[in-house]
Amino acid sequence: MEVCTTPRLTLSLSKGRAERVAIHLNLAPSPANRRAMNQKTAIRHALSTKREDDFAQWYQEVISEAEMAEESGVRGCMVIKPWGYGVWERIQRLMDDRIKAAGVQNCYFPLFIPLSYFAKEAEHVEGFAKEMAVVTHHRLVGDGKGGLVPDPEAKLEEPLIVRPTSETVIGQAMARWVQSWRDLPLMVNQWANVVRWEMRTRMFLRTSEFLWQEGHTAHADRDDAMAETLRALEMYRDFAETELAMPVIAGEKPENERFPGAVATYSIEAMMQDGKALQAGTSHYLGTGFAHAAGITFQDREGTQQYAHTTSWGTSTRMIGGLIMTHGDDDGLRVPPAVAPHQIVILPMLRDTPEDDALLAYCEELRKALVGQSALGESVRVLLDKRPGKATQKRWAWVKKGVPLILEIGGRDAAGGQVSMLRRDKLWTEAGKANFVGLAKDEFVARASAEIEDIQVSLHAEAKARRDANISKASSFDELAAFFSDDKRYPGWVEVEWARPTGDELEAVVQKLKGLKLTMRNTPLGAEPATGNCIFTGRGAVEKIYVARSY
RNA sequence: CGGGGAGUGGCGCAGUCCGGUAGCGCGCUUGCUUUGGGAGCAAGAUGUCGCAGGUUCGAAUCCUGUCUCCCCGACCA
Repeated sequence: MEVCTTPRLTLSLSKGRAERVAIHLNLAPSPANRRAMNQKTAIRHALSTKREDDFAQWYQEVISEAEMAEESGVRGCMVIKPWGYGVWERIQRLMDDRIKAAGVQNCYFPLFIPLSYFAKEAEHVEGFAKEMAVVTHHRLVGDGKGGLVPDPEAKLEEPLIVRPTSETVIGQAMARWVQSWRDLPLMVNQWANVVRWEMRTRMFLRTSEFLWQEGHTAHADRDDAMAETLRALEMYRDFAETELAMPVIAGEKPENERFPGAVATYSIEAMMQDGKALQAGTSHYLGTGFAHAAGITFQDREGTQQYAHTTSWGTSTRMIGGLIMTHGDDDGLRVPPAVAPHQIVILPMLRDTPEDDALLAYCEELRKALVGQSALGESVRVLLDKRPGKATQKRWAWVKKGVPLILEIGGRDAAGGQVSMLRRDKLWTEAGKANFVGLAKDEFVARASAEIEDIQVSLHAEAKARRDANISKASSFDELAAFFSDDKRYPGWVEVEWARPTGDELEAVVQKLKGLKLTMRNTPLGAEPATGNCIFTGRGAVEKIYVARSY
């Protein structure tokens, strides 16, 4: 058995100067280090950083260790690795089904948008101008020093911007496609990449380039457009809760947080395990502003020319960041079964002997039986991991990736018709050992579906209980300030009532909150009416609003 | 954009002050042993030291220039 060692410690004393003493701690998360670091807790966690010690570092470690994504060498851009992309593909498929079920059709618009298109909606321009990637040339030429530079001869007449969002270019198309009230509503969606040159990036949460879906619709009147805006919001809310097992609050963003050019912006807000809020999806009612800019007009039943009312709504790879910070634990990621590329991984305990054949045959039989089962409305997704290597090594890799169920099958299991099951959400026994449960094979096959569905429900319940426990109320600004000045590890959110001030008065509120590093998240839909006074202005409050630190 | 840090095998780093055979840990390969639960021992392989100039007999190390990335902050549908 392994004898625990102390973390490697290199003491480097400079040769010439006594005052210069440097201590280098090698903190590479080697197994030996992990064992040593985790010794005092009895449980030997799979990650070297715990959530409570350094949440930001923990987040980065999960992404790396779960092989979700890695740095690409290009500022703020990431390579999404197969496991991370597999989660995205699940999200895409499930979301796409919902989008189509609502009567929205998929299409695709170009990556490049002429600058002149963009310039037409003033507020929109102002909102995005500072974070735009611009294409100005179409050819490179040698610089005479072995390098390449844009060819001055090949300068574009009109610069192209790389889309940060597609309202403008889709608006141009809508103007062509909409002539009559009979053409409305027009509802399209695209799955695409977009680029926003953000100053500060974080994997999945805010990358320069990200993947998303953007829905764009045009309607004959405000009521119809608003209904679509709220339908999309509800679609996102239900998706987050059901598929991502991530509890969210759906509501309207305050005026200062609106999408550039929107009349009203709605969001779903999720609470991360460090208490911060994450905006996980947005839906905008755009009024007729974009219709005016692009000329989206139609003749109504009376023959009068009208401007269409448009909406847009989107969710992105940011949801994966939310998934990690909602369900991850000190052993890595836990992927909700609905979006897990594999729901069950079978690990044969191969020994590189002739008996392996019988073991693999047993595992293959088990795999087929499981694929024949149905969970969460689909065929169960099972991987038989036949790669050479020890099952124990592969087990921890899958634990960190967060596959919901792991089955380790040895020769004795095969001979006795048994399986050893490890649930990712119940990883440890009280004694700090891997919590394997032995079952007859047939019994496991029969209850596999129930286990998968139970994990989905359990993850949601756990996240919801944590969120609800971390929402507080404050009836004055001082109370609010006191709540966040208390140096709590999990500050959570605070629900307050306000009078919905606008203009300079709102700006004053925003600045006041900024001093506490706080933001207003949204005013929840369907909430009980306000009963007290606005904590900012002292006037009678009109609604509730959540205040939180945010990503 | 402000502040800090870093570019050296696949990954994490030392070496730079004071120029002189490119090193360590993990991982990887091979062999032996071990193995119903995150193995041990041994032997190996893997480097244009970010890039471009310069100084020098000799540059990872000194000088000049340059590029890039990361972290914190400001900013952020």
